[in-house]
Amino acid sequence: MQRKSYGNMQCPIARSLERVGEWWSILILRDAFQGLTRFEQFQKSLDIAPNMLARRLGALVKAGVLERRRYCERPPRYEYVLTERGRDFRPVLWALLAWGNAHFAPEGKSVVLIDSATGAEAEPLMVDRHTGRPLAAPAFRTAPGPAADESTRQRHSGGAGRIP
Amino acid sequence: MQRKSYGNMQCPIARSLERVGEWWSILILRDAFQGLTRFEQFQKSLDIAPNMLARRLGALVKAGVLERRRYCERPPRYEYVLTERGRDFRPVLWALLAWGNAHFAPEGKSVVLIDSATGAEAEPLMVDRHTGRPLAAPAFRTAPGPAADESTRQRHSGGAGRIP
DNA sequence: CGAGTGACTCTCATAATGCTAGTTATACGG
DNA sequence: CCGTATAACTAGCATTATGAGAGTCACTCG
Repeated sequence: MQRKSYGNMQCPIARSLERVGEWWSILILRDAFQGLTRFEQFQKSLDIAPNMLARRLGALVKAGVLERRRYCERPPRYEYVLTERGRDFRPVLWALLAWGNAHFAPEGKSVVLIDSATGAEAEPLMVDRHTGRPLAAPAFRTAPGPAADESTRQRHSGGAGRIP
Repeated sequence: MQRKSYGNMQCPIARSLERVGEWWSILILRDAFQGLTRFEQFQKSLDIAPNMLARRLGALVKAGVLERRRYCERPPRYEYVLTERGRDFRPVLWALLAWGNAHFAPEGKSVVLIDSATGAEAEPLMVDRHTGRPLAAPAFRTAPGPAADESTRQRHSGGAGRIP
């Protein structure tokens, strides 16, 4: 049977999920952003079986999101650090954090974003880098880009209904 | 064995992933934002087996992200529409889109965000809603919130290293 | 030499994924 | 009235991924 791959889709969301869409991957990245680097640290933090952790770390390394580095020659010890590609993933984590806080924290927020300088709570908001305007529908929407093929163009050719 | 659940974790990212972290779920939401509502539309768009689609739609409905509505009495026909909780998921999709475009589109972008008014391409950026400052490390970081318990507090008590 | 540490691999059970075919409820054309 | 079409699914079964737990390897330290 084999799990179907999104990899050959043109959609950038599908391409992203191909790399981080499996169970555990995103939580591993979350912990990497918290500063964890070693196998044992991830294992303790996530309470994950070591074989699963090894598979996921391997996949994230292959995807270029993490880098495996030897930090000790003898005995051989390795650490996993975010690459630039991995560090660019942060907005996704913050969007997930905001969504979780807004909808799945009935007892109140257990993790928040804060301004390191003032300690004030920050509220993530997506804006257009150029105009600074909040990215809300229907003022902003997706459209085929320069590399879009016919099928991608058709997805965006409307007719599907109102975009909420 | 059973797939381990993130549901009992306090972390809002884990809570979010508990709802949308499975294979296909996020792509279904992506299509819902594109305006698709009917079972058959999702099936064609995603090329997914009908039983898998039924399971995922059911899970998303149970999570309160989609709503199942009868849009035709006779014959009985249903549609799936985003709830407010579902519409709030949009920033996550846009963050994934931006990440995919930046890192996994070697032949160029096939999908972009545009300003509906001007047609200009938009570039998503996360800022603090209050101060308008870009949410970048290390100026912003996560911290335990009011509902944090001891284990959550320990995660954030530093000592794990520098946050990249 | 024996215990300890860190980073894994191996084996095996079970659950999730996925293909294909079939079902239900109804409309429509002849 | 009968056959075909459409939409939205379910059922049965193969294959794969996930996960628990134990074991391995390469050392260091006392």
